[in-house]
Amino acid sequence: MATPTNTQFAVAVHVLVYLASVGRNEQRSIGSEELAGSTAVNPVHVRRVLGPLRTAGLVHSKPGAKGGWEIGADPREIGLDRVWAVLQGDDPVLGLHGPSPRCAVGAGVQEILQGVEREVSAAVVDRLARRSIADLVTEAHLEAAVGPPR
Amino acid sequence: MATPTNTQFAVAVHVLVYLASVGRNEQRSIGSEELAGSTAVNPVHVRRVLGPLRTAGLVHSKPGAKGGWEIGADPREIGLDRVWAVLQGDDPVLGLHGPSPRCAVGAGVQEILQGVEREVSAAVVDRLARRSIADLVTEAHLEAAVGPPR
DNA sequence: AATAACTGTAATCACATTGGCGACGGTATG
DNA sequence: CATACCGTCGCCAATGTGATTACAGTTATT
Repeated sequence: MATPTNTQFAVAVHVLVYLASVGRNEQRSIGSEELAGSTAVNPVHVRRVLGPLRTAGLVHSKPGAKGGWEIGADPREIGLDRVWAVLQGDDPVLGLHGPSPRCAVGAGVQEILQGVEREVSAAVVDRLARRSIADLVTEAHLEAAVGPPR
Repeated sequence: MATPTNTQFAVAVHVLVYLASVGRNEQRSIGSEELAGSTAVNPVHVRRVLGPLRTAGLVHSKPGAKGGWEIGADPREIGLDRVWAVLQGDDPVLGLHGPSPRCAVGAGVQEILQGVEREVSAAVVDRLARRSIADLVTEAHLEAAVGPPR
C-alpha cells in the first residue's frame, strides 16, 4: 500500500447509512459502541470520525444515558461528496506536495501539477456527488424511513 | 495530512520532463545525481522511482561510466496517466479498504463503495490522460527537441 | 441524591509507509 | 586497471493511522 488505508471515509459512510436505516426505523439514538460493532472498528475511532460530521451538521449527538447519535439531515441530501469534503477536503488526491525543486524546470512543472491536482480533485468530487446516503440505503436493499431527520 | 506526501509521482513527472528537455537537447544520458539535484531528492530515491518506469519502457538506463538515463518513448505519447498507472496503479484513490464489517449493512455498503472507487479511479486516469510529458515541456516554457527517443 | 450509561478528549502504543543515507557488487568507459 | 556510473540491499528517522486506556462531563433512571 502506498497510501495508508484511510478508513475514515468508509467508516463515515457506513455509519451514516446505518443511522439512516436502523436508527430511523427504530426511532432511537445509537451509541458509539453499537456503531463500532457494526463497522468493526473502535468506539473511540467512531467518535473521532463523527466529530467533524457533527460540526458539519450531518449528525447530532446526545450525551448521557440513552444518548447516542442520530442522522442530522435528510439522507437524500447527503451526497458522498459532502462526507468527503468534511473528512478529506484538504488532502490532495494525487498526493503531490513534492519537494519544491530549485531549478527553473521544477518550478514550472510544480505549478502545472498543481493545476492537474485541482482538476482531478474536482473530478473526484463530481463522481462522489452522484450518490447520496439515501441511494446507498436503497442499493444495499435496506428498508428505511425516508425524509428529513426527526 | 491524512495522506502521507507521496512524492513519487511528482518526482517521476519532473524527471521525465527533465529528460525530455535537457537530456534530448544536449544529446546525453543524465546521471541519477544530476536528476536528484534537480528534483531536490536523494539519488537512490530517483533510482527507486525510475526502476518501474524503465520496466514500463518509459525510460532507459545505461550502467557504467558515462551511463545514465534517457527517455524511452516519444514524450508526446507519454500521458500522465501512464506514469500514474506505473507508480500508483494499484492504490485506491479513496483510500477505502475499510475493515470488512460483519453485519449485512456493511457488506452491501462495502460493495457499493468499491464500485464508487472504480468510478473515481477511472475519472482520475481520464484527467491525467489529457496531458503528456511533451505538453508539460511546452507549458513550462522549456525548449526541447520533440520526436521519438534517440 | 446516587448510580449507570453515554459522549468528548487526551495520552500512549503498535504498526505501516515514506524517504534519506550508507554500503557493496556489477558493468561500461578510457 | 582505475574510474564512474547503475542496481539493490539494509538501516534509520519521521509521519500518519487506528487501538486502547483513562478520565472528565452530562443525562436518564431509580
